[in-house]
Amino acid sequence: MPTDKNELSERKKLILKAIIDTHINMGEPVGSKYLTRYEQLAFSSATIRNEMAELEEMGYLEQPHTSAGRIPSQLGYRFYVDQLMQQYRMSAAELGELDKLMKLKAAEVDRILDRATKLMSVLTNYTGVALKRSQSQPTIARFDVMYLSPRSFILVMLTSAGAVKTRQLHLGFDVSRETAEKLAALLNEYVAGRDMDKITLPVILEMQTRLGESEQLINPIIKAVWDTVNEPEDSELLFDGVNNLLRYPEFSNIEAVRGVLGMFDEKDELVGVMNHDADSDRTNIYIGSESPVEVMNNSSLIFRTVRNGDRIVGAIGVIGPRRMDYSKVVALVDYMSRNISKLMDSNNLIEDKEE
Amino acid sequence: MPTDKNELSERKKLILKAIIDTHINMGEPVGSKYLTRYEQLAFSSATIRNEMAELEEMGYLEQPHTSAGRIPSQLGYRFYVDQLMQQYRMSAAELGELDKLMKLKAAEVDRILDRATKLMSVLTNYTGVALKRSQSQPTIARFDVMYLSPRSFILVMLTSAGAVKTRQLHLGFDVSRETAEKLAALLNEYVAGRDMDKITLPVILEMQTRLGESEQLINPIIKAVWDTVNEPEDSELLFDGVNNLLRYPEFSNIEAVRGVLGMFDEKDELVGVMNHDADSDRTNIYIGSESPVEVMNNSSLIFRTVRNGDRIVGAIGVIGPRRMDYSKVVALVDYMSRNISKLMDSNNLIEDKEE
DNA sequence: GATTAGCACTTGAGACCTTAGAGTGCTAAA
DNA sequence: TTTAGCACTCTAAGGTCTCAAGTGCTAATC
Repeated sequence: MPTDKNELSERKKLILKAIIDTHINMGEPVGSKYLTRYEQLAFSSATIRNEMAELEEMGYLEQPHTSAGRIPSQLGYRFYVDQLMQQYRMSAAELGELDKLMKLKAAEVDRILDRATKLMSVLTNYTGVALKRSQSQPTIARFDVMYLSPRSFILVMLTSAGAVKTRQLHLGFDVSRETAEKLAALLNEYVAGRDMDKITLPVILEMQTRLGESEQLINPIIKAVWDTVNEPEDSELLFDGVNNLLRYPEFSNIEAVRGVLGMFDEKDELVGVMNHDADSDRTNIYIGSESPVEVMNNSSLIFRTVRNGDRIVGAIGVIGPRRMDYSKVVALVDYMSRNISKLMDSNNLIEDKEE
Repeated sequence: MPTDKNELSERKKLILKAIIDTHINMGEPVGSKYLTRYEQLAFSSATIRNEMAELEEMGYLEQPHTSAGRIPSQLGYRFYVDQLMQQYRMSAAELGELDKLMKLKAAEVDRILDRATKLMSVLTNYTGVALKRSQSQPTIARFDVMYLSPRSFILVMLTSAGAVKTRQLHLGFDVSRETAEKLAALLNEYVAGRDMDKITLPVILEMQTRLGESEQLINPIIKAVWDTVNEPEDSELLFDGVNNLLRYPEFSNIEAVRGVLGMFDEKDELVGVMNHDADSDRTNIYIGSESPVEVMNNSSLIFRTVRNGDRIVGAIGVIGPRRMDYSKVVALVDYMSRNISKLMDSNNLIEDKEE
């Protein structure tokens, strides 16, 4: 618990940053003597020791035991992330890989996120994670009916979000091809582009009247449309590189492993967090127990929304140990989420490309 | 390495079965003295000891070290599974849960498999796993065109497998609504129900002729259909209850955990195995290193195909430690895969039910 | 001939101790 | 204010001992 805000002297900041940088690299507690090797810290180990003691008192550092060095506390990491860490410069190799991904022609969110997740885990050596968010509550922009037989047809719906949804319908009575076409026309006239709660009984009755003979058709159809629009929003969570995590010493005891792996069984919680924070258009960083997903108290989560125009189609991020390379991960997540969003935007505009 | 086939005396079988049953329950090496408590083994520990020594020589048992009891070898488990284990009788509670699942109206493979995977992990306390297999190489049974604007429309395709696929097309030239309709009619006449390799140049030329003015439309369309039919078969793998596994003592050291968890990073391999064996309509049991997925050498995999009519739509199964309760798991996997298949069959026949 | 009691032997797990090394906090000098 | 120096603390790693479990073998017994 820090006594005052921002009371850190420049020297303290320097030392704190050096400790965290070192710990992120080495994974072990950092001692005063080790720090003297940094050019910027041209003090004796004793001086550094005093500063460290104060930093610990302020809550930025912790000591696993008396005779060990210091490790950053959660607060320490938070301060580091907010004020200390430097901008990461991506390597040519990384940029290359990322750009390769961006050249994928497929505009499909699904496939891009799949690949992006894998790439994330490869580039960071942590676990890549992505959320595919299926649009909630879209309206139907356009209807079509695919006539199969007098008693069965497929209702094709283009949602306002640009996805195509279909429902297969089997009837207990015959319907002619003409009626089916008329039905599609009616749906486009009365239902397309409107919120479902605008489709009131009078509207339905009018459609029935205009459809004539097969008026009994309307009810099941409206029901099917309703179901489609109100389909529970089932976000899907993707992982890649889980085994990467297990290579870090902090996951060398079973309890810790059980912890992180808990996320597989708490997918819903994680989805909840990612969905909840998706609306804020910035990079979300959860360090240790900052995450509402209790099971992840030993790890950190960084992610950012992916958009298609205004619409949020998902999120992409990384799960790693608390001492993860925040600077690098933030840079990669930012770059990737931004560019995937851009990619999808530009795909929307393609007018002349299907060679 | 067993010297002779099936040379096991009844008494040896009894002992072997008792050892394996006990080991499956307890997870620890089984000693000769412990076995004397079984009614059926009314011999002295010395006698049993002799038999055990022979069973070990034959390759059915192993001894972790001189002063420990015996554990089943892979061969031992195999023999047990093939000849020794008894039919598992499901409990009322289990049947209840299973039947609840079967009452789901949704005919959607996806959702059923999701739920089934979770249920599997709950009922067995191992990890439930399922494969959703997207149909490979279907032909297109029916086409439809959803006209959006002169330069864009959606091609809707009903595959022979019953799935609806769509492609959004953006053109560099204008097309009239009538042309779009004519296109759909032509596709239904020339392409529907045919293998793509029957769509030769003459056929394409004839379609172009009949389409008249907008003949340039045909090529991109055929390309889109081709892409759809040849879409890489991307099977999806579902997991649930990963943390269940970590509760078993055999996964109390990191190496073992890394092993099982490798399956997350070798999804493709696992998918390969499940896809490969899916064609055989029986319950597949891989014990330890019998599995071609190298990373799973410390665990066992049991799964079985799920069908919709003749078509294989996926598989469902369980991953557990080598000493898993084979009898129970096999019974559950069988029951579940059979009933899901049946459920989907019956859903296919519904003619009059969409409330 | 098959079974069993008895016993010497082997081995891992756990408790306990010791040691080495790292890093600290504090004091006194610079 | 900084630093050298030193006593102190704690862990990790290695070593030793003991206990209990389980074995294999031999000789006696059914």
